[in-house]
Amino acid sequence: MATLKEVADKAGVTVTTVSRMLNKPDMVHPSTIRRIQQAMRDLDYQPNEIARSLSKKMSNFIGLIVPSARNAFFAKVIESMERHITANGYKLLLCVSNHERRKEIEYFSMLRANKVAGVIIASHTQDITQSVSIDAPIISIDRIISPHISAVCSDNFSGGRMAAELLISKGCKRIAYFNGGITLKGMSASLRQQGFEQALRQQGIEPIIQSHREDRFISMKYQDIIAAFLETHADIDGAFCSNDILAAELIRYATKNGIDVPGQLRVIGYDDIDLAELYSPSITTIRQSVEDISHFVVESIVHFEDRPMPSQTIFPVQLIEREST
Amino acid sequence: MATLKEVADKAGVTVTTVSRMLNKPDMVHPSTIRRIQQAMRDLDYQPNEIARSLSKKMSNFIGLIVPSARNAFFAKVIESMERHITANGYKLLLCVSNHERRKEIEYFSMLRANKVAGVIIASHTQDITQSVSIDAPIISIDRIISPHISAVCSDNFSGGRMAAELLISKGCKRIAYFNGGITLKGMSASLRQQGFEQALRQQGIEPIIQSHREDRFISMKYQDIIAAFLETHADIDGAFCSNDILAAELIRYATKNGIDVPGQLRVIGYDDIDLAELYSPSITTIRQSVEDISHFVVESIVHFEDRPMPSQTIFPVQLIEREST
DNA sequence: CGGTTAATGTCAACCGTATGACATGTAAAA
DNA sequence: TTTTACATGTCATACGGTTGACATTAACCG
Repeated sequence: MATLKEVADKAGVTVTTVSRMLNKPDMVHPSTIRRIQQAMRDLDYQPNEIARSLSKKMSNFIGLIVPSARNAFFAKVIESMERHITANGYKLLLCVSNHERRKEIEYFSMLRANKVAGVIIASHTQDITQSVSIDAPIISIDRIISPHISAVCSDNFSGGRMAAELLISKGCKRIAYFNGGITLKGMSASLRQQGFEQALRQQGIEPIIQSHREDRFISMKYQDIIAAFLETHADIDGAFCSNDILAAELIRYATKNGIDVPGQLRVIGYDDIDLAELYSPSITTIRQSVEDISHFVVESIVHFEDRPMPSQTIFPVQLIEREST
Repeated sequence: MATLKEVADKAGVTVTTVSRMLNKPDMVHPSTIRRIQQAMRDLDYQPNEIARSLSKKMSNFIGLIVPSARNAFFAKVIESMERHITANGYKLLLCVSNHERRKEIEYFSMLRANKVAGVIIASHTQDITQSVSIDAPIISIDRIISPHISAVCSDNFSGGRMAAELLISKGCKRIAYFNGGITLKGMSASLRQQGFEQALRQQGIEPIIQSHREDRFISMKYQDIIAAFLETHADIDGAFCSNDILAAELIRYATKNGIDVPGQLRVIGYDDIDLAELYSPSITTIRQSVEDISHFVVESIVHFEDRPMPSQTIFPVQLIEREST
């Protein structure tokens, strides 16, 4: 690969001028710029980003740590983040933690060693800054992991309320909440539950809470868990699930066991992953605006130097009504 | 951040020794190694990967270009690749091309500028090397894009045959093939179709082929396309879909229109994404061993210098029988 | 015509690590 | 005691690009 120096020689200028053109184009005469660009084309020159990063003490990478890439919600997050990261001239370093704290810490340290411009974390770990410090902005999404780390979430509390209100308005009386996993403090799902419970109680309905110890998002045992719960609560007529996959599992169980959805049981999911629309019956759900969140998060990192970063930012959610209610 | 030099000073050795310890530990005395390690701990030292990469003219990044991150099959690919890449001490640079040739070329050029150790591409573009050259191994997965680029695929031809044979063995007589998108030369899906057609014809059954011009994997118009097709082919009793999502859409349509699956219509998908098991009825499908492919591809890149790379490698597929047949 | 300004050159240091060549010192083996 | 091997130091250069300080040149203005 050609280097800056070769380009400079070919264009009859010095490396300083070429470098200036790349970094402060205003300082260079238009005709010189053209000459240099021609030389670059001739030599098929491309700046070595590694060398640039070293010199600037900062790379163009943005690290994204997610618990899973297969889970449809995070897949959506990844795709959306990638788009915004690329649109801003940065590159995505993807890290899949599989919910393991050890891995998250390793990833953090790796990202530091690579001088990333920022880290986006959708994480399990309560406060990772206790383990690894990093000289770049860190933003957590989907949950609040520490008072020192900016968090960007969607309005889970309202999401829970909206679900409750819809079920009530449809005439449900015995309403359950299905928890997709272990409830962690600060985790978005727990706010969903709180909003949901509050709205029900305001209408004099006592929520029936299902929860279990499974901490993976996709589990082969969902059917068993659902079966066990419905055995003791056969009479529920409404269910709010903390994510769409759980909702799909519930509908699947219901269909198999001759329970009509939505006739006998109305089901609401959360996230609005592609599956929700594709399922049969299609699933009513609360959509998190992953797109808005991604846009905001990436912009925040890119303009970190210029703008202050709010410690918490909340985006609205939207009820998407489909066949399952 | 501390530098090599500071560590060396603290440990009472020179940078050369420290660098040697990091790269050729055999040359350094165990007790010296301990002293240096202690100094590193004291200073919270971490090698600057950027500087390393510059010096070595090669980074630890592996680029993965996929058309989509949301699509469940590619989500599976991403997760699997990430695991193997990380396990080998490399880092994943994720690129989502959205099927756009222009983007693929940009990504390629970006990866080159970042001196990646290798590129894995699940791509649309027929032969990207015509546009961008790169001094690193390139491997295409899921399809053959050029005679000059190693390809790693699963045995799509057999997959198609297996689907055909299952439908025949279940007694289907009027069997259709649903194509998820435009058929591109060399694309894995076209081999699936060929295997499928061949197996049917060998049994004296003429396949009914559905295909359309949609080139996105997830489209809102699948229902319309299916409806149009079934209008003129209402009598089919077996269907092989080129991917699981299409199979889900077909089942959804059938369910909505009172066609019993598998009673009146048996459906087979392809890929075995999570959805296949979750759907109701669960979907019989051909599983591609994404795990094996990922493992092989990443190992090939990591050991590129040592081993020759086969121009084509094919992994077996597996029939997963579920409720939809 | 002197003064100002814009465009570029010159020079050099720096980012943090790798590495080759060669010298030195030390301890074990002959 | 001499030889040999090993461990480390010393020195210097390279990787490719950035940047600040300052000098030079030519063109423009009043």
